[in-house]
Amino acid sequence: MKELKQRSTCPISTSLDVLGDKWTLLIVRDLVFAGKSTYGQFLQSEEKMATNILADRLAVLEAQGIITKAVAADKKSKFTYRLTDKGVDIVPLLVELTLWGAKHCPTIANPRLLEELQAGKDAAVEKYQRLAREQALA
Amino acid sequence: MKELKQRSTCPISTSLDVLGDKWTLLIVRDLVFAGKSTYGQFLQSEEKMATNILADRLAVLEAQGIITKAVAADKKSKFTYRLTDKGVDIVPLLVELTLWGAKHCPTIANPRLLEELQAGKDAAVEKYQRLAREQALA
DNA sequence: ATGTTTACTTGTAAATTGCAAGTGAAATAA
DNA sequence: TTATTTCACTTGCAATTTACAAGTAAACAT
Repeated sequence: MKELKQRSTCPISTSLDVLGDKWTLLIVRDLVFAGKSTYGQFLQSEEKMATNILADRLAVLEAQGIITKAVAADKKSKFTYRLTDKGVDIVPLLVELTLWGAKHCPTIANPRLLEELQAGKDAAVEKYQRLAREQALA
Repeated sequence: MKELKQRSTCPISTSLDVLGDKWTLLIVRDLVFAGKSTYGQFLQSEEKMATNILADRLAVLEAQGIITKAVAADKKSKFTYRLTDKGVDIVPLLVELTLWGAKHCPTIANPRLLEELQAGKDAAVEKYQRLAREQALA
């Protein structure tokens, strides 16, 4: 069981103890917005995360109750990672990260998602949370 | 000028290139919620960040146009750090981090702020953004 | 003139990351 | 049945980053 040290009792600091690095939230992003769910799919992302880092972060996310790991329906040699309720609650954070990055950093990707978010933040949050929950049941 | 490498064109990834670590957002937190503005004040925070890390992160935040650095009104040997508009736009992110941490991680701190956020997220965001803007003018 | 405050910088050990290669179980192909 | 490929990791090691302790330099206070 991967355990993390809590630096203080501040909720922001505590959240960053878990989510505050360059990779963890990209995995959650792939689960929420890209519909990905397997180790191999996460590896294929544009940012090319190292295999050991991915394995480590998946273990942390599972230990923290943010994702679950289950044998895939089709193959026994494959695992399916899904968001728990705790994980689904990260969606609003991803939305804010997206809006901030889109507004303030030079970037060109995913104009469709961006338009959707800018048109209605709360509606988009609910939509992707619902999608993630549905996938978790399947 | 501190420069960062952009890993992809995804806005989430790009935001994490700047904000994705354990310390940067704690500085922004101190600027927004604790009314702090000097190197010495940031050092005094509960989480005890190392002096070289603090100096590095302040330089990055300034280079990225998230904070400004100015000689303090009272002493020439002191500097005052304030949020720019780009920095003020991080407030919604901090609010989401707070709510997530408070809901899902064992923590006890700052019940007053927490109640305020849970009572009305948007109102609280606007309030702290206004406060930060006012301080930047003073 | 002397000591203190403020904002850093420097040196070094420890921890983390990034890269390349390797492992082993399960699925598929011959 | 055997061989090959797929999939999900693990391992080893160099490079980068972090943490800790100490030191520096300009401004300010006495």
